[in-house]
Amino acid sequence: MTKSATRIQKKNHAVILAAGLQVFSQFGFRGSTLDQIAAEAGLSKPNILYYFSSKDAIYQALLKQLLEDWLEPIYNIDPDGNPVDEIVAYANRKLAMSRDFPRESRLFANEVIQGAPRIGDALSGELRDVVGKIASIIEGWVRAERILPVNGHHLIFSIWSITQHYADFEAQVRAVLPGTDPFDEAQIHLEAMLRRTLSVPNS
Amino acid sequence: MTKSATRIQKKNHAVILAAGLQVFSQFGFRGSTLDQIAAEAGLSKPNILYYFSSKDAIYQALLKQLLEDWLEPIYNIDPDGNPVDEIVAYANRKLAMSRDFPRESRLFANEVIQGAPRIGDALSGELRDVVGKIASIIEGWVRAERILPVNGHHLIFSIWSITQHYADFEAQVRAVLPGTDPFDEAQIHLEAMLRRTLSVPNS
DNA sequence: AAATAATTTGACCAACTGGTAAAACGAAGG
DNA sequence: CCTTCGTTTTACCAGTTGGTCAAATTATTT
Repeated sequence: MTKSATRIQKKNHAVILAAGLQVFSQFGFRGSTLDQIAAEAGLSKPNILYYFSSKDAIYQALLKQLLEDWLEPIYNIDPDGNPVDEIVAYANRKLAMSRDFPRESRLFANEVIQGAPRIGDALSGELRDVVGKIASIIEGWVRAERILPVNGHHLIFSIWSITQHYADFEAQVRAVLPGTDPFDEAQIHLEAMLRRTLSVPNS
Repeated sequence: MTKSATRIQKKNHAVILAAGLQVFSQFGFRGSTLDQIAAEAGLSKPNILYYFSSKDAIYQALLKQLLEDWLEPIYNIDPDGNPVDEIVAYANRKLAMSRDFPRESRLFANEVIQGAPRIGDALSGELRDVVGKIASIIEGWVRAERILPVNGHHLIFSIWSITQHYADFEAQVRAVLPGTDPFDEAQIHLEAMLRRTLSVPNS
């Protein structure tokens, strides 16, 4: 019997989440204020609390929506495809997400760095399961000698860390490489690194 | 004519910095409070402000001290050594720092993720110079065909991101790999990845 | 247009924030 | 013992924080 949301509700709901993403990704949960989010959203603070019951509720809604989008590219890994190409393609999708959704990446990074106090359950639940499954596929490829020996979990960590680095540490990357868009070079570098790490030499 | 610091001054100075590291690395600058730092240090808040003029001063002192330690291992790269071994050894030193000083890593990560508002100058100054120098060495090795073609800057980014990942995203790593110490496996994985990426096949 | 429901606002609050001032305390030398 | 200097505490402040509430405003229905 839930009433369908009004047009205004839908709009403001989205506006608030967008503002929350902008602010939370920059300052983390404790460093962000409702006033900042309200200003960013162009609404008054009490009006924001009319749509979300608390600051925490906004943050939780963002994290929940985020985790799904975040894990999605991993489902596109095809166990029956060419192993190296599948892994390279996954890395490229992940790198593109860092390019196109850096704030989402930073929101997640802020949360995890601070010990994942509000998302720890999801990490040791859904995330752990998904990673375990992909790691199994990778190590199946290793046993079949279709790629060189590699630790599945740590390979995934490597791909995540490298790709997310360009979003999370954007300030550092830009300071070191001023004036250039790093993503094209990063893609070339990462693909070369993965192919050399994984490809079985045609003996 | 600066009076040499008292024994008590030295001790409390260090105690406050240690407490600041603990708190700032967990909550970032804006998310941390002087009361938290005071509690962690076992001192009263005004007493803390007797040794540091402000919350900001504690943070700045930490960052300054940190950046030196952080860049130090990179100076040990020997341009005349074996290229692959030099890079692997550097990566191992960096990984050991993530294992032994995870809070320092997270403090730095928090600062950079939030746009490096208080350390941006150092990034585009000293950091950029050092990275440029090492990248030149790496690409010199490439030109001499002592390692396979690789982008120096992005190789360094890769090493940084992978090694720091185990400190910064410790909560995620532990959630995915519960009960195990990830660093031994990480070291093996990273070394294999680097050797395959860089070693010239003995044709 | 009147009635009703949804939305927005202004005024407000208690708790907390970084920081201050002055008094009290402590140790060391005279 | 007394003074002096370094240290610590108590009391306090103005500004900010997340959040509440009732009134005012706007949309929607009848």
